[in-house]
Amino acid sequence: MSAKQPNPKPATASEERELERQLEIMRDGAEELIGEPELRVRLLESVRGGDPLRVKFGVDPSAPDLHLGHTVVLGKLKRFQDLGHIPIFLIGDFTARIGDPSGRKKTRPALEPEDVQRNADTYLAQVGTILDVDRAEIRFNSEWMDPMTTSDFIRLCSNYTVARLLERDDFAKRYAAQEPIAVHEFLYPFAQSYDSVALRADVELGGTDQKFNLLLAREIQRAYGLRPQAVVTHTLLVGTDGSEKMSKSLGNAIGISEPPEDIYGKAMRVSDPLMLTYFDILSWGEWDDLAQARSAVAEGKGDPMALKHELAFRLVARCQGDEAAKAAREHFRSVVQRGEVPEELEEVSFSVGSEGSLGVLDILRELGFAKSNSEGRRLVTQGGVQVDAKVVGDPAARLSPGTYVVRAGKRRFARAILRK
RNA sequence: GGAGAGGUACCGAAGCGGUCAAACGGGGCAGACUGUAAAUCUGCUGGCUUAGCCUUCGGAGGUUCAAAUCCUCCCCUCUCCA
Repeated sequence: MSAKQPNPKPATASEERELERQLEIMRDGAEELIGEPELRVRLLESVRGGDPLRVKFGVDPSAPDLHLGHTVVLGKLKRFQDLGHIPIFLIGDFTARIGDPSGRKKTRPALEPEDVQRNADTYLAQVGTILDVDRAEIRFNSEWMDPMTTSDFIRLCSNYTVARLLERDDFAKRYAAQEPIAVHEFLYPFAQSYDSVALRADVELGGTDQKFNLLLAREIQRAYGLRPQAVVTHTLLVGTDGSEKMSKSLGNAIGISEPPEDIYGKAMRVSDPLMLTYFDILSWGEWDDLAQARSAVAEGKGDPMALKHELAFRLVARCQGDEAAKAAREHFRSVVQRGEVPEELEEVSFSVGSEGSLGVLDILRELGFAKSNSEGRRLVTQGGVQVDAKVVGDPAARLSPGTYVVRAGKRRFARAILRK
């Protein structure tokens, strides 16, 4: 395949309309669309009955639980799929073993192959809730990276310079801050770029933190005589803390497989400004009916809580269906807003043993409400523990056989059944 | 290969022979206030059978009545020179 383009016939008016329609959707919610001229040429071919676009989205299977942050780009991939293009869901099993430094302040640990495989399986199961996996191309990059020889790889790396690598934002920052950068981290972008060569990607989607890698892929594709892919970057979703990017390891993520009440509750707990951001990034062009409510809240009018409820509801519904969303909403209203005890509680049975009673600290620990007795003691002393709606102030308190509703903090509940 | 700086609790960072379970900030947890929002305020934040005891300051040894603090070796990181 040559990088040279045949001189295409100009687009007719209807082709032009279709082109614009598709480009509009591709740009929607995106931070940047790079390589639009090439994309137009390629898209026109597709509109005229040629092959659909090959749209790549690569994930690192190091964190197996998908959260809303992942769904931003995944949602875009779905929209490409809806336009009739081919979504390529690339699982970076090879690259995961390298460890992507993107957006990281620290070197990322490499994973064991078994972990990678297990994570990939979990991943795919979750992706299915958003994307029609049966009509998508699912690939693993070990397919072409494993057979690659060292000299192949060195040749690949010869297409770029150290100075330009160091310009990359996260490397530059770490270098300036005198923090370590391991050599293998430099290799990651090359491996990722080669994926685009192997897959003959026409478009690659990613977060803004991926911009460097995505752009490098264009250069590498050219070096291998291919047309450079277009690049569509998306703003990273900020985590529930409102400052760091959403990430499971930072504990600020809303996972799409979490219990519906948790997704709903976490969504309700974000700040109002953050809610608006979530709304914009996660609407995928589907929530136009709420546009008015959204702008009212943005102007300080309107009802922020009502909008937040709506957002929470739709997020749960998107991941887990309407029934789950309804239940989650009811749960939130009753437990959180009215302070009622949840209808369904986790039940844990205990045996009181020879003493005929059990200490609260032991119960808290067993329920997972406290990691240690000291932590439990703190919780109790600070008035954070209730048994049957009564505050337990004494860490030495003991419960005799019976059934109790144990509450820790505002929203952790369990039913403890003490037996002789 | 040479010279210098450094590795402290979840993170950042002070401490540099006893008064150190280790200042301060962030994060986390709990409480108050709320819309379980945010913001704010208060308290807690190694473990245990908790007025006491046990284990922590890169690792292993050593000096000392006493070490995060001093010595030796090792491991790791950064900078400059080659």
